[in-house]
Parts: sequence; C-alpha cells; structure tokens
Amino acid sequence: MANMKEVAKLANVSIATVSNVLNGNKYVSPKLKKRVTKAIEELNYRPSKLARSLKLKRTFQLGLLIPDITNPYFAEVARGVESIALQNGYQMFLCNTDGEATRELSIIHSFIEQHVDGIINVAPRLDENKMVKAADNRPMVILDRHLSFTNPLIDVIYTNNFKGSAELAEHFLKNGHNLFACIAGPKNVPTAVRRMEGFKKALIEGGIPASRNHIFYGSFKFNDGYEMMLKIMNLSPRPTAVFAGNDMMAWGALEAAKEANLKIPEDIAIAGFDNVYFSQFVVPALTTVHQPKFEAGQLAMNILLEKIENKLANKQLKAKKLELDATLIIRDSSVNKKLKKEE
Amino acid sequence: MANMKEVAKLANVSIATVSNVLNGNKYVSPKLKKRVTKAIEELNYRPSKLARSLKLKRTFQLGLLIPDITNPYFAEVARGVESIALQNGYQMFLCNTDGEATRELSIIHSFIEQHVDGIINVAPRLDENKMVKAADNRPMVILDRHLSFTNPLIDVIYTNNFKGSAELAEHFLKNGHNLFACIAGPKNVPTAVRRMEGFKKALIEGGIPASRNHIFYGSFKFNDGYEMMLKIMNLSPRPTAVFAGNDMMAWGALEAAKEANLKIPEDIAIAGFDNVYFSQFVVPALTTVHQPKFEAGQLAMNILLEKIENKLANKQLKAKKLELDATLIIRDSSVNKKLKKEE
DNA sequence: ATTATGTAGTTAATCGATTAACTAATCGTT
DNA sequence: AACGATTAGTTAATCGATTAACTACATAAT
Repeated sequence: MANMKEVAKLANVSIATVSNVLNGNKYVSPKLKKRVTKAIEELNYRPSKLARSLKLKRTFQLGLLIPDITNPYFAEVARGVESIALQNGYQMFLCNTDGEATRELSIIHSFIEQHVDGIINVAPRLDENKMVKAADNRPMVILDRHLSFTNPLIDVIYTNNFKGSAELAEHFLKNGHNLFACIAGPKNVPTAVRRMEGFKKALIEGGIPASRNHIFYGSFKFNDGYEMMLKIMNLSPRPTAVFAGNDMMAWGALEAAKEANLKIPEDIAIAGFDNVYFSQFVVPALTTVHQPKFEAGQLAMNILLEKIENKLANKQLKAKKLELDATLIIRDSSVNKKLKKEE
Repeated sequence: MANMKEVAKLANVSIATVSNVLNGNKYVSPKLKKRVTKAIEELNYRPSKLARSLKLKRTFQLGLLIPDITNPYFAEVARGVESIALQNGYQMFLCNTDGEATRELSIIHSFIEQHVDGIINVAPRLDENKMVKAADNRPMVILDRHLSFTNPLIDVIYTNNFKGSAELAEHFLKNGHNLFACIAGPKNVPTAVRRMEGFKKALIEGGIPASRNHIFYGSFKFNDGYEMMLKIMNLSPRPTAVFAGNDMMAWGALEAAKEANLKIPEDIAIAGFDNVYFSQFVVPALTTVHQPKFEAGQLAMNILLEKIENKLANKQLKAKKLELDATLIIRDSSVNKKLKKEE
C-alpha cells in the first residue's frame, strides 16, 4: 500500500505538505493542494492510522466488554455504544467475556496493549482492585454494576434495579397474590442481588413474610428459568406469582409452565426484568421491568468521550455515578386479559 | 505508560535484549532475563501493539461487518468468528451496516486504514467491483452471499439456500398442502432470492402451478412478517401453508395468525429459515431450515487465517467457494402434534 | 601462538505518520 | 532602500517497537 512518502514524491512536495492537505492544519496553496489530491487519488492512498496513532498517542478506538452478544439485552447496548462511537470517528473492539473474570482481565490487558482510548465494561465480574490496576489509568465506564469507585477515571452507570423490582412486587400484591417464587440471577452478581432485594423489601412492606417467597438461583440463561420453574411447580402449595431476574429466564419459566398445561396468568403469573425486544411477542406477552438499553449504551459512550477529552486536557473530575430509571411494563403474563377487558 | 526504553534502562540492558526476552527470538542469559522481567513487573510495562504492528506490518486485528448484531443469527456468527480469532491472538472490530451499501463501503475503508489483517463480510450488499477495490488487496471472506469472484484474495462461503427451501416445500407437499404464500426477503438480496427459487422450483416439480403460490416481500424483520401475514390472511381462498424467508419474519407471521385466532398448523402452517436459537421455543415451535451459524463464523475465520498466512508467504491460491448444507427441521408449526402422536 | 568459529549482547535503521523549528520568498512601512 | 512581519513550504526529530548488522569476548582447531 502506498504511503505518504510516495504521495509526496509523485506530487513533488514534502510529506509535511501532504499531511497538511489531509488534516488541514496549515494553509496550502490551491495549486499544491490539487497536485497532492491528484497523487492520492492516483495511488489509491489511505493514511495509516497505525502510524498516526503512534505519534498522536490516540487511537480513536474503544474496547467494549460484554458478557454475551447473543443476549439481546447486550446486543442493544452494543448498538447504542456503536452509534455514538461512529459519530465521533471511533472504532469499537468487541469482546465477550461469558461472565468469566479471568477472561475479562485478559481482554482488558489486550485492550491496553492495543492502546484503546477508553473502555466500556458492561456487567463486569472482575474484582474492583484488579480492574483498576488493569485499566492502567485509561478512562473506563462501567455499565450495569453498582460500585463504590474512588478512581476518578472510572465512571459507573447502573439501573435502579431495586426500585423496578419493588414496583413489580407491588403490582403482584395489588393483584392479590400472596405466595411467591423468585428465579434469581447469580448470588455474586450485584445487579441480580439488588433485584431480589427490591422485590423482597416490597413484599415485606406489603405484609408478606419471607417464608412465603421461595428463592431459586440461576445464571440468567433461558434454561435456568426452565429448570427452576420445574422445581417451583413442584412446591405445595404452589406459588401463584413468579419473578425471574431477567427476561431470558422468564421465557424459560413460561415455557415450562406451558408444557405443564398451566394457564398463565390464571394459574400462575410470571414476570421478568429487562424488557428485551421479543418479550412483547412471547405468548402470553411478558410483564417485565423496562430498562433503557440502546440509550444506556449511548450514554456510556458519551461519558467515555467526555472522560477521554478531560484526560487529554489534564482535567481531573470526580468519578460519576449515574442512575437510570427502570419502569414497570404490565402485560398479559401477570394480568388476566379477560378480567382486564371487563373492568 | 512505560515503554521499552525505560525497561531497558532500569534493567541496564539494551532495548534489543528486552525485545528478545519478550519474544524469545534470541537466547538471553538467565541473569539478564531475570533483570528484564523484574523491570517489566516493576513498571507494569505492557508492549505497545501499535508500534509493533507498524514495524511488523501485521496488526492481528480483523474487521467483522454484519448487518445487525441484534439479529440473533448474526450474533451467533459473530461469536463463532470471535472464538477462532481469540485462539489465534486476533482482536475483532465489529461494525453494523444495517444493510446499507454506503455504510458498508465506508466501514471497509476505515478497516483498511486501521490496517486490519483481514475482513469478514457477512451478507454484504455492496457492489462486487466496489468491494474488491475497497478491500485493496487485503484478504476478505464473504459469508452468506453467492458471488462469482475472480479475485483470489476473496473467498465466499454460503449456505445451500436453494436446497433447504426445496426440502421445506416438499415437506409441505407431503402434508397435503396445495395453496401457498411466501414472505420473501428483499428482491435485491441474492440469499433471499435463492430461498424463493428453491421453494418455487420444488412446488412446480410437485405439480403446483405458480398461480397457487402468492409472494409478498419484506426485509427480514419481525414486523414485515406480521404485516405480510395480515395480507395473506385476507386472501380468499386462504393459503394453508406459509414460508417466511427467515425466522424473524416467521415469528411475526405466527404472531399475526395467533391474534387472528387461527390455529397453527391446523388452519395455517408456517415455516421459517435460519433456525435461530429461540425458534424452538416460540409457540408453536417453528419448523425451519437450519443453517450453521456459530460454525459458519468459525469456518470463515479459519479460512481468513489461512488466507492471511498465504498472503504473507506470497502464495496465491485460487479463490474458494464453500457451500454449507442447510437441513430441514420439522416442528409443530407445520405438523399437527396430535396427528403425529397417533401415527 | 594464531586463526577460525561461535555466542551474547548492542547499535542503529526502520515502519509511516505528525509537527516544531527552520528557510526562503513576498509584502508593507518608514 | 532597508528592515521587520507575514506567509508557504521544507527539514528533521519523534512516537515505540523489531531486527539486520555489528562488536566483543570466549572457546576450539591448527
């Protein structure tokens, strides 16, 4: 591939002039400009971002860490990040961690070696201190985890999981339920824990003792929801309302209940969390807690850009903590359609 | 961030020795080796892949172009690509094109400027010649499009869409259907066209005239399937079997039929194409044509690696064309469960 | 003892950009 | 005319690695 030197030679100018034509940093006479652009065209020249980045100490690249892109929740977040990145001339490295801390760590190391300008880490599992050390002073935005950071280069964005789950519990209570089951996410994932806490708290406040809420644990996958639902249906007396820690598990629970010929929501009500795109289309349509996904990705990227600028300007601001609002979405899986119509 | 020079200074050796310790290219005495590793540790040094790539003319990066990562089909392909990339020390740039040729082109340009070692282009929409010019001699593997390439640096992998759709048509015929409708993908997408051709051919061979197969067009989205299904249900006489060009549109068709209180498959049979993960869970479970996704991604990456090696070794092989097999998956949306049990 | 061979490590050119510092030419002012 | 100010373009150092070519020294062969 042609380089700047060859372009300069063909146009009979210095490489500095070629650079100036490309970046518009200095005035170049129309005459030379024309010669240069013609040479560029002729050689099909494209500047090397590699060399440019080395000199500028900026790559215009970012690293995006997510647990699993086949999960529609994360896919939407990724698109949100990408949309803002592209607008600002950034390219995005994407890596899946499968929720494994060791993979997360090695990917961060790799990102640092690539000299990404910043990192967005979605639903991280890594220990706080290890993460800070690995980030090596590069700007990082964390999505979907509530952490107490002291490092000013690391911002945190999270959804109000507690409130969303509490609203859902209140909705169940309002519909007369008084025996519950939960399909929770992993015990060591703060997001999952917060969702359970919000749900439990609201039940207690509604006068339901903890003994009337059975909790099972999964790891956010469809099949976990399916398996745990089998256990829940074996309980006696059988709970009448089930809260799954995310939509994928709720889908699994729905499937198990349908196979057992239970009517939803008449025999058992089911709800999830996330409001993934297809949750409106499963049958019955899933009651769930909506959290912004595309918008959260956009926000994360915008904040990352801001941090990158601040770092270049040597401004050190305090670490940000942003809370996004989760809102209850009521659909057929928790409310009897016919009853609703009769209202 | 520390660089090699600083490490060399601290360890009191030359930078060449540091490089040799890191890459093991030359023998270094245990004594020096120890001093170097200690210095690296102390400075938390990480080599700059930027500088390395500039010198080596290899970045160990690849660009992945896909229409839309929120489509589970492409998400699985992406994971397949990533799995092989990681095993071989490659990082992956991911970009969504939304099926727009102009975006595709500008992303390829950007990849070239980044000096990616190779590109995987999934379901491209770009004109053949423009693509070849933009690729600028860099290895590229195309997935999901049947093209007649003369450029030895560009390989093509595609699924036998024709055969898969034909098998599906035969399945419908065997079940006694004789009035059909199709929800096809875009007319200008070869993959979509091939699927329709296979289906139509099999119908003709089964003695069904073209007039008994109504074709509607969408663009592979859930909502297109929904909208077209409304039109299909308005036909009189109403077709008894519907073939959607992909699973997402089949899901939409399913939804429209259910809302209209049609029984599936008794009143109307529906089938899709792709066999996306959740197609086994929709109700009724979707009959569809399976095509390898994760494996196709892996294959694409393996072939890309091979091309990269060949190019470095200055071996020019002929362009490859690989055909993957599509296989019919029969589920409840096309076969009456009760009848099946009675068999 | 002298020369050839091998080994361990260093020096310096290089990859392809950016840009500070410099030169040469033009212009305006007194 | 002489001086400084402005402008247009060039030269050369630099970013942080890799590696060919080189040096210095030890060992082996004659």
